[in-house]
Amino acid sequence: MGRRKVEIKRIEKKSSRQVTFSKRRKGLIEKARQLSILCESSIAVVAVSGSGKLYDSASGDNMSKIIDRYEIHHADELKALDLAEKIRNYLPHKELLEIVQSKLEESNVDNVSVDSLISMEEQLETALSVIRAKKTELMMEDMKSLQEREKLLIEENQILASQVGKKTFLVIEGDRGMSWENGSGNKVRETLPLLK
Amino acid sequence: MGRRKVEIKRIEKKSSRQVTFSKRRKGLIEKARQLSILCESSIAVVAVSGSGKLYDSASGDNMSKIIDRYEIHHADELKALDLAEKIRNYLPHKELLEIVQSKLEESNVDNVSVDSLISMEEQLETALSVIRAKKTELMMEDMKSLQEREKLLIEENQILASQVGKKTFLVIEGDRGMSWENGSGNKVRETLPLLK
DNA sequence: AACTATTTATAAGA
DNA sequence: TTCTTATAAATAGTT
Repeated sequence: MGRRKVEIKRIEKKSSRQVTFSKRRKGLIEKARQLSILCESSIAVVAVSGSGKLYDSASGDNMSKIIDRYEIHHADELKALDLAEKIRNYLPHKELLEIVQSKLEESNVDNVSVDSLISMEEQLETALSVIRAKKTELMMEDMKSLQEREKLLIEENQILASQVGKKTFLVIEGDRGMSWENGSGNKVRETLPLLK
Repeated sequence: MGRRKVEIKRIEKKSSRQVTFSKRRKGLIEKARQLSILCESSIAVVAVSGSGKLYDSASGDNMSKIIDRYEIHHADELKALDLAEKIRNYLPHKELLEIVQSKLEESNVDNVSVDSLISMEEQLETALSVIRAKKTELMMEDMKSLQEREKLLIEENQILASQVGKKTFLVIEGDRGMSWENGSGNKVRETLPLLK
């Protein structure tokens, strides 16, 4: 019902697709409204655009009641996804950020503007930076501790070796392996498990 | 669009009402199907007739997913299933962070002017991730190497000490400092520079 | 966001 | 119900 007949297949041009979605969605919802009035029935329409925006209409009854009716009718088919899965798949960024913020600080926010979203983003960035910095700090501390202990051990080892009066060398191969070579020319290698 | 124009009000004659319900319901569902294909969108239609019969159609996705999407979008309006509240109360931080991460990774924005910025951001994120992963990997390698060398040094130290026939103890204080205590009771502490 | 030539949906009748 | 067909309504392409 237009200047030309259209094939029912995906409209390739994005702008045309958006215009058609808007026009036909409006038409669909109007048809649903008329049907509910003409035939005293309840009609629910839920449309999700390609870009994820949600449009809905409920005529003759409220959406919840119509959906309840559907779910009761299909009770046996309801293999519900778990909560986290639902959130991962469907929850918009905006709502997720609201939740994250309320988790981070126990104060609730009711009106979300772009500014508050920006500040939320900054908070998340900061939190992440803090966590990463902390992780690095702890690893650096561990390394420093290990290096100190190594240096002391080497020093003590040298003292002891001189006391024993026997030549003993620590041979470090690259950064990883190492071997001990004693005066008699015997060489011993070990692979040791990672501590802790 | 028939022989006569009809007013949009309840059709009094029951048989006509039933016929119209059947015809228009079919038309509505066909329109939904076309819309979903033309505009690659998901459309759910649920119709409950005056006599309580249920008819439904889902185009572009399962009914359950479309309804879930509706429910999550209207989570704050729902009394029975206040999803946002459940998330706030019950979802662990760890799981929430995983979801945030998976949200950051997804990118299906169709706004062209922002596209280049988004891809730039993604590239930077990726580069950063690679660098951080590499940093952590290198630190872990260094630590492993240090731990191996420490273990060997301790072993050698014990051997040398027994050869010297003198009691020597390595005293580790917490995770950081350490001191050597020799037979004469002298104690030595050092702060060493960070290697590399 | 309007316009309008056409296509499509459907009301009434069979 | 289903088919037919005159007519109303929706909408594709255009501005």
